[in-house]
Amino acid sequence: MPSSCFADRIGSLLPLTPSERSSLIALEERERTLRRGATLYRAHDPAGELFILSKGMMMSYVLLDDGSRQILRFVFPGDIVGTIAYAEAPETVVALTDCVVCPFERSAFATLIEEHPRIAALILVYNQVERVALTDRLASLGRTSAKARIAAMLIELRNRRRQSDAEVQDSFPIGLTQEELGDATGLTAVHVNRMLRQLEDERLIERANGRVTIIDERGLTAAANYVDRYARLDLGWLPPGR
Amino acid sequence: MPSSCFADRIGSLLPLTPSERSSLIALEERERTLRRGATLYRAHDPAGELFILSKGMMMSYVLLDDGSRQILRFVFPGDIVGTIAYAEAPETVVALTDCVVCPFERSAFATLIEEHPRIAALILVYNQVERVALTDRLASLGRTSAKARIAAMLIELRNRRRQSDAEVQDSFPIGLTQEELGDATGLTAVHVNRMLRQLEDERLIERANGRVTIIDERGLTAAANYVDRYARLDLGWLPPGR
DNA sequence: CGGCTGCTTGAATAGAGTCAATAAACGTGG
DNA sequence: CCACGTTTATTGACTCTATTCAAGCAGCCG
Repeated sequence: MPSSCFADRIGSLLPLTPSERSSLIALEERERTLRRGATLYRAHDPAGELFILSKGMMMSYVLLDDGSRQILRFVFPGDIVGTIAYAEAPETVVALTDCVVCPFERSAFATLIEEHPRIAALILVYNQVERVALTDRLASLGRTSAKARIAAMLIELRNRRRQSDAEVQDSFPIGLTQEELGDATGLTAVHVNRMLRQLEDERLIERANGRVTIIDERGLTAAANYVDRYARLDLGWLPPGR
Repeated sequence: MPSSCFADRIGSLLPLTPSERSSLIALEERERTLRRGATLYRAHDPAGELFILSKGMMMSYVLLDDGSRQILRFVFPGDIVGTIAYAEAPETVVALTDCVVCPFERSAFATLIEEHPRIAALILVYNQVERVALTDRLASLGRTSAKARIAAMLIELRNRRRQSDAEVQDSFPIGLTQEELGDATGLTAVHVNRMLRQLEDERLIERANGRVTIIDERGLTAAANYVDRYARLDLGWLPPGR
């Protein structure tokens, strides 16, 4: 029975028409596996295919002239990555775990938009959700303390993980080095370590062999200035499905 | 002769069909004027209309619990603002100068997507361009010095202004207080002042009665780690126009 | 077992923030 | 057009958060 991560994601919001569903399943016909650490594409590579992540976890980042890295986004199953606007990729995407991605052509994307305007609108909705997540991180980097940034990142990672795996509760494998956490939050690895220790000393989290357990969710949320943006979507305005 | 800021923006990339053009012009039928400082909508307001900015300059921001502000985006003519994904606005939008905006209903947006898939695709392209601009700012806040952030912001403001007004060359009215520059770059107003002075002392810029003049573009760009993202779009994959 | 890579902690440093005081520019009403 | 009050810009002195540098430790994999 063929399935589609992306359809599952969208379908959880809205019943899809059979035609919509089959078009989405068709996008994920092909599969490619990636080893942990493998690069999906690099900044300045010519733009080619788009990808839906179907299994695993990836990240995108940019490198600055001085060699420092800013992690832009963590990618979870059902997310789309790829370059639609530019001739060259603006960022690098690598697998953080072994992954399965489904590549498809931009022309297939064009066809999807033509034939299924409601899906086009849903993609716009998801773009806004992701844009808001980015602006939350911008506010985090621009205006909050190191401790708050780490707390926010932990909550975000837990929430995103839970979306694709309902098993995840308060304990989850962090899956990132402290250096990666630093490159995502604009801190040094050393300072990330100190902040994790501080959150642990304050009994907001516990850590053991690569897993983090949130033991005081309310306290961690308060420390993080966190707002959950995945709640309260409004899809009433969408065009009808075809 | 009716016109459309948004059509002008898109039309500069691609010849539009008469039908596309008239649909876009219809979106901008109504106009609303805003005084400098006026609020278009506030965070947590129920989502209502969308807006195309037709004249002036606006900004969007969020306020954190401690009262600090992060400016997320500066809005220029032809840009769209509004909430399509959420039941409540995630940010506040205010006019930085006297403005004219064209409000339209989300249902009109839905109709546009249905009838003009190529415009839907172009909006997705613009979303990615804006997303990349946001990630560049994320990298700026996360991984560059105060001086680099201010330099990058000056170049960005000049470039965006030039898009809507080809007259703008190296000299432009900054149109923001130093506090606003700070809230956009994650710095304090005091430190913004020092960085502007430093850029001036290094003969990269000049300042006089509210205007900034870039006198060493190459030097400023180097100081900023700046990448121009509005170059090299690739629109070959779009569906045909209707 | 040995060699990585990642984690942990301390001490010294630097970059940005805070506080405070003054000056300049702007707007508004008379 | 001027006077006055308010906002914005400027600068210095001091503080503090996060970085840098350095060293030791732990865990993992061949």
